[in-house]
Amino acid sequence: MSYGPSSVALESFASLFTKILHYTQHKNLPKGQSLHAHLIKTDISSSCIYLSNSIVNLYAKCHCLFDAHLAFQEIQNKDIVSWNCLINGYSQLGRRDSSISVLNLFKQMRRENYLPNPHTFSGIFTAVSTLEDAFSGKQAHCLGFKLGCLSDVFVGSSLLNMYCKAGGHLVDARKMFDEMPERNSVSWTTMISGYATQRLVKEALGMFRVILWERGQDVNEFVFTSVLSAIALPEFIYVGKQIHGFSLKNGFLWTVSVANATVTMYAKCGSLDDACWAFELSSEKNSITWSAIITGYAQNGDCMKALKLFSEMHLCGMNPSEYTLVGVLNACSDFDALREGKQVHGYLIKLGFVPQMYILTALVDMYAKCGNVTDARRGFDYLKEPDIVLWTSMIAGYVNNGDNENAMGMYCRLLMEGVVPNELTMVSVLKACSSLAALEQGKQIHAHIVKHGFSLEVPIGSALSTMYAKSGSLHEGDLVFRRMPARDLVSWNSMMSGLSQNGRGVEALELFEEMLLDGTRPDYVTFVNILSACSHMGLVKRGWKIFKMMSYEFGIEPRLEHFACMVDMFGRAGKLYEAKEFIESAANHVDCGLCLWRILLSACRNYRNYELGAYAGEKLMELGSQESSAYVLLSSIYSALGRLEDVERVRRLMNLRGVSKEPGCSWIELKSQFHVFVVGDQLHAQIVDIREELWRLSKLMKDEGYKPDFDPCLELEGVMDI
DNA sequence: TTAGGGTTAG
Repeated sequence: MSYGPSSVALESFASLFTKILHYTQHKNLPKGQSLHAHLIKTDISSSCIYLSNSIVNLYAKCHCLFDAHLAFQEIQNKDIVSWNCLINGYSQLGRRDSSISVLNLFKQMRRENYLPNPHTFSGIFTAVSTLEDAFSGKQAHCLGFKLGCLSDVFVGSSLLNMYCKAGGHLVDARKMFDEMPERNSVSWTTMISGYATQRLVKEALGMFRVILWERGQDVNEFVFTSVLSAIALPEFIYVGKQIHGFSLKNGFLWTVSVANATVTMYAKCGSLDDACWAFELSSEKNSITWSAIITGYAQNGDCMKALKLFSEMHLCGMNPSEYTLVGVLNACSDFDALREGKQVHGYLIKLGFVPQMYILTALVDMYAKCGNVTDARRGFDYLKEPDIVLWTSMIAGYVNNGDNENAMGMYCRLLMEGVVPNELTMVSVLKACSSLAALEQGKQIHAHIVKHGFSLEVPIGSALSTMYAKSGSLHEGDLVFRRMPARDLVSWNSMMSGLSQNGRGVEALELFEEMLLDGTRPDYVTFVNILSACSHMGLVKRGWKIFKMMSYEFGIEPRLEHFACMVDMFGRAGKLYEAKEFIESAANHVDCGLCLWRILLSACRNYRNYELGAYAGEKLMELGSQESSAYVLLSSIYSALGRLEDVERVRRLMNLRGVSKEPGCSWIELKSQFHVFVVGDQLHAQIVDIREELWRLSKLMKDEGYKPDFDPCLELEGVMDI
């Protein structure tokens, strides 16, 4: 073998190699560059393929793929190592674009008839894992098999990782793992984290136990971090504590990655005290440690604490990573903290973070959840090819801000652009359909759910049965509900609410009993539903019993909604004085007079109890009601009682307080067009035809014996409309 | 005496 110009001594080569290796290992780019310059000047490297490859490797390890590529192209007599240095340089970046480059380089290499070896395949499988491209993965797998490269433990582990990441291939992956001729700690960790991503906790724990008791030599910090992420669920907190103790005893907790995984595990288990404790005790905090605790508080609903920790982090002189900022943005979203959210947005720009997909998703989410849909949309429009998570955030943003039409429009656009919706997309559009009572569109979404193979598990099943129930299709709603493999509290609640709202109170109550037998613990929403069912069915005794049971048996303090249901229940049953007493006793619990007296006032109108109605109305006046209907009703009641001075007084009060009556309005959607009507409407293009039809229908009703209710109070209310 | 795999934060 030639070592180049004879003037260069053999030991000089040795020293050059040592230097390059050292700079590569320590990612010392400036020193590496000057060495490269020296090599070019003396023309040493062109004669030695080892040196040229090492230069490519140096740039690749320093993440300078552009320079690595240039150095690669300069090599006249490339060998497989030259290709591998470049391919692995790209694959180690772990990005989509770089992984695509890996596959292109691989194709080019094959065209130029270079034979891949195990080093090549580990890079290829890693790139395919990043791309989650099962097709290319299988092709490469076949080639690797043909060339006999799969028995290598590096190739085996990267192939295992590829099948784990592709998802849904865990059984194949496990088979592959069991059949591997050689396994080491990396193969074990890959399998454990494969189970972790699929939330197969028991399987992950099983592997952890084996490695712990049978293969102690393979236990390292990677094993701990992956098993900790696998068990990060509230029901496994005791296992988490054992592993925490074990890692402490064996000295792994002092590794920053294990400490971080421990903080995250406790936070995801919902045990913030333990997370905080692990955070405080961690000897070496990096931005991941801070992100873990900040995100933990944000996800557990203590957004104030999350924001406070962020400023503490700042005071400690620790620079946030983009992940920290995403965690803080999430805290702002749930805390409705638009001002702080905007500050973080500014921070992201200031620190020069490239607006990647997940950062934009967090921003869109924050703006939408803080009610600023316009800015959320600007964030969405920033990227040319938003991923499904970003689409879903935007759609959910519209739904949560009540703009269901735009949500549906976005969903149609998504389908037209060929994007495949995910579970959460379907849940959001189903919510939009529920709010619009758009049964036809809801059925189409149901068809998409079947087409895309989503199961009826929570949350899709729940959203679907709610959509049917709220659109009045209780039979279909019930069918979906019964076919769900498991129901959570929300699914029970929504089905109950559907039944209750559609006049099927008895069935709602039966469902409540069934839910208790099923072992599901009711929440305050459950009680709103069943109290409302009692109210509509006139079941006063039952309602009272349930209202008391709520706090005695379930420890749920009554809220405004529950008090309102009770007053409505008494009111509908004509028990007006009981309602009055109830309101007066409830006044000790919550400040809800405005709402409760208003309900009683309507009930008094319905039962023509004008004296009590006047009493309730005066209470509303005292409380400074801003609802026009309260003033209108009270003045009508005074009219009916002949107390004209009071009529005048109430009207004056209404003017004085600037309360104005909004005209009644209704709308209907026909053939994708909305027809809106307001009181005394003359503007609709077909108003003449509409009036004729109304007249025909009124006549038909009268002919069939319908007698309109001439309540003086109702009549006067009509007079006030003009 | 050049090249490869796995973990934690979203």
